[in-house]
Formats: sequence, structure tokens, C-alpha cells
Amino acid sequence: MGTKERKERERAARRNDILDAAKIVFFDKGFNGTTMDQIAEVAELSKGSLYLHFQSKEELYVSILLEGLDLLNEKFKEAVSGIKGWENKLRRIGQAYYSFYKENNSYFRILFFLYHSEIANHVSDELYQRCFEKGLSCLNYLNQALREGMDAGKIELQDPMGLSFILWGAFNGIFFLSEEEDHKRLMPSSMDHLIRLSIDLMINGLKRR
Amino acid sequence: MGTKERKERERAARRNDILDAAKIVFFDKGFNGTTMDQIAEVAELSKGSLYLHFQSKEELYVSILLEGLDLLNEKFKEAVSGIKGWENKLRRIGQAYYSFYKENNSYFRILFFLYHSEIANHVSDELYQRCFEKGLSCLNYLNQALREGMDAGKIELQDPMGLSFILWGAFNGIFFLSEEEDHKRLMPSSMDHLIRLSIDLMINGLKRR
Amino acid sequence: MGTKERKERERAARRNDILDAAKIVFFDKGFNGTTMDQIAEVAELSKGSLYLHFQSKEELYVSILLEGLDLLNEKFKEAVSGIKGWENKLRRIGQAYYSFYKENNSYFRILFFLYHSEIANHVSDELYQRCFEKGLSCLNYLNQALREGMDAGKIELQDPMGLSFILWGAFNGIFFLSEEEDHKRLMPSSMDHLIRLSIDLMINGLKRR
Amino acid sequence: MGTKERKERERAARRNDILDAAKIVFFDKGFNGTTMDQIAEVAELSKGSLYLHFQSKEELYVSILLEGLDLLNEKFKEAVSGIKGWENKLRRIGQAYYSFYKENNSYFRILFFLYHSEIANHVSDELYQRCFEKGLSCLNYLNQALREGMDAGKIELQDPMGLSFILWGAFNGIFFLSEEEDHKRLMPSSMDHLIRLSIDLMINGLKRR
DNA sequence: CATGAATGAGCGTTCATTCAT
DNA sequence: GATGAATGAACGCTCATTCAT
Repeated sequence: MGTKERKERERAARRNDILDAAKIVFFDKGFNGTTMDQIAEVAELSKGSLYLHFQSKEELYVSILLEGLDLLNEKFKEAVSGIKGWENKLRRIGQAYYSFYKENNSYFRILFFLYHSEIANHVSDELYQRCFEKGLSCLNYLNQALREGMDAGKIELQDPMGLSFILWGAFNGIFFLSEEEDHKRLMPSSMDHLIRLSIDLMINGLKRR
Repeated sequence: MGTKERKERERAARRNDILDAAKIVFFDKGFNGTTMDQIAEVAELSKGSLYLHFQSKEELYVSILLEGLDLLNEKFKEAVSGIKGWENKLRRIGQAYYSFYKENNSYFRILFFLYHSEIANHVSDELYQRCFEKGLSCLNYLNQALREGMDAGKIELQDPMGLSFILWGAFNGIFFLSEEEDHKRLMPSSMDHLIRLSIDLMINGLKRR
Repeated sequence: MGTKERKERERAARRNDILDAAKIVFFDKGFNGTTMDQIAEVAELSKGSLYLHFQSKEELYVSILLEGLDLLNEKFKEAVSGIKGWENKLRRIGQAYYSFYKENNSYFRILFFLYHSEIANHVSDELYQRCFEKGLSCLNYLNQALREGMDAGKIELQDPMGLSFILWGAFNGIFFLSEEEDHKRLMPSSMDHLIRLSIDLMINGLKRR
Repeated sequence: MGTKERKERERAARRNDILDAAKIVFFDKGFNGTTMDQIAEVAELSKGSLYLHFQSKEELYVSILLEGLDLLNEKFKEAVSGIKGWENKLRRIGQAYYSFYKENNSYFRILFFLYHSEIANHVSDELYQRCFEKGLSCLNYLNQALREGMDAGKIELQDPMGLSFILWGAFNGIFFLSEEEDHKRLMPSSMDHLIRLSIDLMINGLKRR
């Protein structure tokens, strides 16, 4: 009886090995720069075996992205846990996202790279849907904080989802821009400072006058 | 005579034909999804002829980007021409960027995709530098407006370049997020509304209390 | 089992198939005139498969050359085995080279063509080194015979390696010249006769007076 | 009237310009490494104009070879002029060929490269024939010297053309072998010494006993 | 389940040659 | 005669995916 379970556990372990190997290579060389051979070699598995667990290169890539979203969800959860007040919550979420960007930069880039690439089109609907939901879940932390602020009358009564969306997009864009090596030439101030500025700007902007 | 001049005009025209063809294909399939054969076919030219005008696929791609940046610069220039007041200027720039995003969406995507890709590394320094400068020039319109606000004491005295950077990034991110087809499922409100909200949020955030 | 062994044998066999196919085409059209597609077609394999066994066109080419050198080494070994006297040995070596030239003409041409081509530069050091050593080994048969003649006081005491080099080069050149179809127009006598003449000339030239 | 002549002179001059340019590039990069564009650029002419004077890349190449053969003929002529005795003549011819090899190495290589390459097949019969004849003419210097030796009873009475052929081939082979960079590793003695040795060997070998 | 040999479509780039002007 | 834009057939090599064992 336990046999079946063990088998499944082993299968999951194998899957994880592949994922770990893929992460190493994808993080290092990007989607197009990575070959299935390289992943197989790092995973110490045959190339064919990769396809026993993932339907395609794209699905493998997106599976990593999914991990990234899980991680981010967790970070957001921690960030707001026990925190009172919409403003504090937003600040904490912003900082959490920034720390995710810094500490898990590779995940951030993968996460970002998905959109608009041809990758999304080569992935099963089911997998895509799961991505979508996890993204939505992240967005919801923002959403909650904003609602709280509106309920308290501190933020103009408007659709909180739209605002969450804006904040999320804005931070993405700022991080993304910072990625670019040459942009650092332009920036008079440190990234840390810039992010603090951004958070202040957003919070300040949200407040009713 | 004038023969020489005519020749040059024809050459430029041909170059433009290629650029137009490339735009069509790149916009549709992305950089990696596009082949030189496809471009040649659309341009109704032989593949070899492409290389008479562009050294490589990458240079062709970046040349389009350069056009996009020119266009955007123009849009920004128009946007602020004759406008008084930092707030008005910022609003106009934001709207101009939004209209660029909407009306020249393909340019926007190419423009956005350049960063962080390996493309930049396969392009001559000179071409890359020109991109950089044109991007900087766009940023400067924001910069000017912010300085004006600071001089008028309406905006907290801080590094305007950093703030420009934030605003630029934020808008990029918001547009980019909106690109994603599925995100539209989430959005309760129209894109137009969302952008107005964003601009208000930023302007409000900038103002001193 | 022995499964693993069988696999290896099959792999080696396949490698040989490719080598055989490549020989046919290279011999016929030369290095630059040969395409990987042609080889693949003759080998009844896909082009991609060629690269499973050889890193590049050049490596494939040089691998054939290596075979040729092995064969030649063997011929020289046989030629001198059991033969007494430097003169006899030299004659036998000369004849062996001539028979190699005649019977394995394709190898001869490849062997000859390597030098001075850009091919050598596109081959791994290891492969190149092996070529070099096998060539040296061939040269050594000459070297031994010459030493013997010097020890016996029949040949002027001079550096035998230099002389080996001369003899080797001379025969190469003579064979090579004979290759040229049109040169046959000039030759009043048969190739066989010419070679006998050459050997006599060399032997005679070596002897002290 | 002089008009026509002048035109022809100009045409010949142009042809020479191309030849000179081609020499520079071919000598530097070899046949396959050279493009018609490069030649055109060095010649400060358009690519199309090249074809006004030469039917193909191959014909251009072989035309240079022809120059080389002219040069060699001249060298041989000088070498034997006023020299008495077959042995002296042969020595002088051998030295002349060596000096040609050293001082006009690029010509030597082109001359050598022709044979067995696919080049010969892409050249008009007429051009090929001219090559052949000039080669023959070179050979004749050897031929004459050998006949003289035979008439004087110093050389075994045999077909002198066959022997010329052997000598020519032998020197070619020795020079060619020396070209190879790595062979220098093997050689205990200098090239100069080696050649002296070769000439002695041949002369000695020719003499009757 | 695991393997890894085999596939084959595809790619960016080159370049000798042609030909309208 | 001179030009140089245009051609188009090649070419070496890659790599995601398949499938017999």
C-alpha cells in the first residue's frame, strides 16, 4: 500500500530535482539562452526524462514562475501579519516587494518576463490559470489594505482593485527600470532611497485631502 | 543631375521599406519569434538585401526602437509646449505617454522589451548610445516639470531626476501590466479611467502637505 | 546484459558509417566543396546526427586524416618488418608509401591537404596533437633506416631527422605532382617507372662517395 | 587614332590595379577567405567592375598564379644564364627555387594551392592551358641541365623529363612541408641547411657511379 | 520509468554574380 | 565603361521534441 505513496513521493522528488536544475540554468542564461540539454545535465538526468515531468520547455519555465509567485504570496502574508493600519500595511507590502526584488531577483525577472512573451502562448490553459490566480492573490493584499483605508475614510472612495493594479504596476515598472545597468548612470540616488521615495509618493497620493 | 541625390533618397526609401516590414513582423511575433525571412517576405525583398541596410537582426530591431523614441520625444515636446504650471505639464506628459501607448502600442512594446534582453549586447555601441540619449531626453521633460514644481515650493525639495525616474517607471509598469490580455478580466474599470486615476495619484502624491 | 557494450559497439558503428560517408564526399569534392548535408545524405542520417559524433565539419575531416595516418603507419611497419639493411628498408618504405598513394589515394589527398589550410585551426588541440604524433611516427621509420645507414658508415653522418624530412617531403611532392591530371600529358614514362627512378635517385644520393 | 591605343592602355592599367589589389587580399587571406568585396575595396573600384576584367573569382586568382609562374621563369632564366656545367646549373636552379619560395612565398603558396583544388575546374580552358605551359617552361630549365649532364655522360642515360619532374616535385614537397608551422618543431636544423642538404642529395643521386 | 540517439525544421548570415541605370 | 543594389542559393550549426529499447 505504502508503495504507491512512496512512488508518488519519489516522483515528486524527481520533479523537484528538475525544477531546481532548471532554476539554476534559467536564472543564469534566460529562457532563450537555456537548452534542455543543459538542464538535463545539471539535473543529472537524461533529456528525455525531463519530458516525463514537464510537457515542454515553456511549462518548465512557467512552473518556476509559479514557485516565485508562491514565494511572493508568502512574503506579502508575513508582511501584513499583525500589522495595523492601511498605511502601515501598504508600506510593509511595498518593502516586501522590494526585498523580493532584491533577494529573489531571478524570480522577479522570470515573473516579469512571462508577460508578453511568446511563452505564455505555449503553456497549457490550466497552468496559465494557476499563474493568474496566484498573481491575483498577491494583488489582493494590496486590495485589502486599500479597502481598509477607504473604510476608514482616509482614501478617496474608489475602486480598490483598480488602485491595487496601479500600485502593483508602478512598482513593477520601477524595479524593472532599475534593472537596466545603464540606468544606474542616471540615478543620482541609491535604489534604497528611490524605493522609499516611491512608497512615500504612493501613500501620499492615496490620501484624501 | 541630382542623380546622386535621387539615389540617396531611394536608398533611404528602401531602408524605410525594410523598417516598416520589420515593424509589422516584430510587433506581431516578438524578437525571437521573428525571422529575417519573414521580414524579407513582407518587405518584398530578398533576405540578403536586408543586410545591405542593417548589419544584423538586432540592429534592425533597435533601429525601430530608435524611431519609437523619436516619436515619443516629439509627443512630449508637443505635450508641454505652451503649457503653464508643473501640474498641468505633468498631466499632459502622462496623457501623452498614454496616447503613445495606445496609438503606437507596437512601438511601446518594442521599446519596453529592449531592456534586459541580450539584444542590447549585439548592437554597436554607437547605436546603443543613441538609444540611451533619446531615452534620457524623454525623461528630461518630466525632470523639467518637477523642477518647476519644486521651485514653486509645491513639491518637496528632492532630487527631481529620481522622481522622474519613478514616474517613468511607474507608468511603464502600469501600461505594461495592462497589456496582458487576462488582466483585463480583473479590471473593473476602463483603462482610460485607470490612467486618469494614476495621474491623479502621482500628482497628489507629489504635492507637499 | 552486455547491453551497455552492445550500445557502445553500435555507437562506434554509427560513427564509422559517418566516417565512411564523409570519406566518399570529401574525397570527391574536397573540404570546401563538401557540405554536411551531402555527408548526411550519403550516410543516410540526419544532419543533426552528424554532430552527435563530431563537433564540427573540421573535426570530421581531421578524423579521416587520422585514420589515414594509422593506415600509413601500419604499412610502414609491415614494410620494414624482417627487412635487413638500410637500403632495403628505405626502398621498402618508399614502395609502401607509393602503394599507399595508389591504393588509398583518397587518404593521401586528405592527408596532404590538411597542412596550411585553415582546417587545422578549427580543430581541438587534442585532435591536432594526435595527428602530429602519428605523422611523426611515420617519419620515424625513415629516421631509423637512415640511422642504420649512418651507423654502418654508408651514409654521410648528418642529422637523420633532417634527411627523413627531406625524403618525406620529396615523395609527397612527387606524388602530389602526379595527381594533377594534366601532368600525365608530360610524362613520357609510367608512374611506376617514375617512382622506381625516384627511389633510386634518393638512395644513390644518400650514399657516401 | 591614338585614342584606341590609349583606351587599351588604360584598360590594361585598370586590369593591373585589380590584380594588385587581389594579390594583397589573396596573399593575406587565401582563396576562400577572400571576398570580391574586399578586393573591390582595395582596388578602389566597384565590385561590378571586377567582372569587366575577370570572368570569375577563380580566373582572377589563377591570373595571379600566372604572374607567379612568369616570375619563376625569369628567376630560372637568370639562374642559369652564363652558368657552365649541368651540376652548377642544377644547383643554381634549386637555389633560385628556394629563393623564390622564401622571397615570394605568397606566390609559391598560390602556385601550389591551385593543384587539386576545385579552383582549376572553374577556370577557362584557355587560362588553364597558359598555366600549364608556363609550368612546363619552368620544368624545361631542369630538363636542359639534365640533358647536358647525360650528354656529358655524368648522368645515367634516362628520360630527362621524368627526372625533371621528380626534382620539381621533390622540391615542391620539401618546401611545402616546411611551410607547416608545427613541422619546425621537428626540425633540428635550419631551413637553409635543409635545402643545401636536399640539393646535394639530388645532385649526388643523379651522378652515375 | 529512464534513456539517449535520432530527427528535421529552422536560423542568421555570407557572397559570387548579375543587371538596370 | 562603371556602378552598386539586388539577388538567392548555400551553409554550418542548433535544439526542442520523439520514441524504440
